[in-house]
Amino acid sequence: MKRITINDVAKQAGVSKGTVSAVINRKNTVKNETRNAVLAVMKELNFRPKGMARNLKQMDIDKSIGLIVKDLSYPFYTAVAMGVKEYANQKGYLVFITSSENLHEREVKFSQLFSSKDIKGAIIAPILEGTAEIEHLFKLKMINYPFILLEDVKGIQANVVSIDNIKAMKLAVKYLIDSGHSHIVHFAGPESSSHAQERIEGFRSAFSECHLIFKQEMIVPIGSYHEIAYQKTIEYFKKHKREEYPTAIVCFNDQQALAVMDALNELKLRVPNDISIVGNDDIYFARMFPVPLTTIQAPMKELGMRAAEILIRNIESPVQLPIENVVLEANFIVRQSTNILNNTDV
Amino acid sequence: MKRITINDVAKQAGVSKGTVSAVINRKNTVKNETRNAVLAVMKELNFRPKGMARNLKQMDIDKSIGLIVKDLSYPFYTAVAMGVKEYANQKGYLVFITSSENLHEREVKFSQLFSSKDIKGAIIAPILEGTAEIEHLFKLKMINYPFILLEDVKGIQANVVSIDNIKAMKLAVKYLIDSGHSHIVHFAGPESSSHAQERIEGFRSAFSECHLIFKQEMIVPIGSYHEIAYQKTIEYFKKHKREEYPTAIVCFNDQQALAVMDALNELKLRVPNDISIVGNDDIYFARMFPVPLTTIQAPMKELGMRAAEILIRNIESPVQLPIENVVLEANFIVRQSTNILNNTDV
DNA sequence: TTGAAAGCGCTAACAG
DNA sequence: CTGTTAGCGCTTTCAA
Repeated sequence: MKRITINDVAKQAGVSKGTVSAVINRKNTVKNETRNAVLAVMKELNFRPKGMARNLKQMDIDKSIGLIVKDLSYPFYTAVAMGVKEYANQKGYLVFITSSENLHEREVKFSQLFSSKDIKGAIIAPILEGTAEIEHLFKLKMINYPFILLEDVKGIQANVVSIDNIKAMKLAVKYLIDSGHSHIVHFAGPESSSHAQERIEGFRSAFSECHLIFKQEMIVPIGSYHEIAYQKTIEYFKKHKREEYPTAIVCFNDQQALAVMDALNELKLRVPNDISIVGNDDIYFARMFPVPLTTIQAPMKELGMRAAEILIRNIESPVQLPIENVVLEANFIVRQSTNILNNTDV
Repeated sequence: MKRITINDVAKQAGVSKGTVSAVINRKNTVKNETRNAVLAVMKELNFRPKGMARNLKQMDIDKSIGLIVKDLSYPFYTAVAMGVKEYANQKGYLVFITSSENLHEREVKFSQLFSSKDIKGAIIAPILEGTAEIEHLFKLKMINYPFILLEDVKGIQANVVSIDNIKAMKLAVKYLIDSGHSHIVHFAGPESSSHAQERIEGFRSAFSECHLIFKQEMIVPIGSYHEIAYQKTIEYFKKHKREEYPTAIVCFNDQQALAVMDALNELKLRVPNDISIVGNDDIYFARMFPVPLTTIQAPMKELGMRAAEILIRNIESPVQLPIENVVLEANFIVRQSTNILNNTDV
């Protein structure tokens, strides 16, 4: 079944397509009678003029950018999106937000759609599953499509704005050690996430700089989805004897931390009295958790703003700009989910 | 400064535009040498092929819909977006999410962009400021662009999927009255929001069905932004004498409720002992507020799904479909922010 | 392996 | 007021 075009309407209405066009564009050069006749045919045929064809003529009218996050329901990305929007809007750009749902295939589709719809550039939180498939990024590069990554992707030279997760984790672990904790574990995020990898690395490297020694079993992968993280936390504690319990858990992110705290509550373990919890990101609601969460504050909004800033600069530049790689630093926020075990070092 | 086109590249590279096109589309019919030469020129000229022109030829390849919410940082809309996405993805549609930031002008721009970028249809949470400007909606109708509204807009016949806010408010007020509250006020939302209007109407009409009488001063407009709502709550209580304090406040939404609770805390008024609080929406974090919030649960996800369902049905229908108007109902969720003052009626 | 030419569906002059 | 015509910037045959 072929698409209805302006020609079909013109023919059916017994006018030329120029006239139909005039009606569509609300020119006041059309006799009322004619207009109504055309309108009637348009409706009858359910004619939907093709936007691409309408805009082929006029030079770029719109200023817009796109954002691809991994999971819109996670407040971290909402905050990043706010930053992107704030900067972009101020520069007169509209932003389209999309979510890949952690599906690489969807990221690919969106990146294609962005360019095919003449959205001027993209900010992408890339999925890195297995051997990073980055062909779509190369395609973008080939057509000089401006884009910024929110995580470093190996194998491609591109603009990256990210957060120094390694350093941030070190900060957290150091704080716990200084507070007298000696049995600390890390509940890690999904393996496919480079954030997760960096946090593991940061956790591990914190040990190389102190008297405690790192063991592989300190890394417990439980993901970040509430249900799963909750279950795995329960399992973890059921599997261990009381005396093996850690005194502190550093979580992959705040969302996971909430699931962990829910599980601990179920297990009748008190936070922070029995176990201290540290989150990651400092989402808006972290301070309102049942026990306000000690966490690592990621500059989410700034992340978005910087990405938008670089992107727009690239979009507006007639020549290729050098690649930029900015790394933002996180802060450590102490609230009530962590306990100080001794006062000797603090 | 004019746009670089494929012709510029062809000329500069000394080939025909057909060849350049083959390079762009990664055909393997191009000699390596030629390809590299073209690629070099593309990069040198910073050539960005126009997506609209590329797609003019091929019939609609993509299936996509757009969503315009008012404020993406408000979890209500995030939840709606999740519903839209879930349904749309399952049907093979990608969704573009945008936020008007409560600016009518931005809603207009997005609606235009959607159609001009051949995004197949839109779900719109309309801004209704002053005399509803709905010309943009008429434009959409004229070109038979499928769209669904998330609030009823007077003056236009369109598909609407909404929540029965009036009924929901009645539920809440009735519950409070039955719990022995007799001095109840409503902290209202922004006047421009039809949600706000409906909630006021629901609040008022609850009184017509009981022994208490409604007074205009029971409606206190404080908006929904945290800072402002917080301030206005403080002001409200400073302006009144202790014995004039309400025993219960029904809030415009959960976000506002949180601000109100923060303010009450600052004022050393305890929830629910001194004052009961009822929210609206039941956002994900409502159960994790310092005092878990009693609230009216809006079927946010379902709202999104139903809207997406109707939209896609309209998109895919070759003929005009009759207009639909679906109204979803809310549930009342009792948590710990409300107090029962007597037990006579409950 | 490349170039030439014919559109894609619409808009925008310009005649009439 | 309406029809005709020439593109918009690309892709896609089809010859060469």
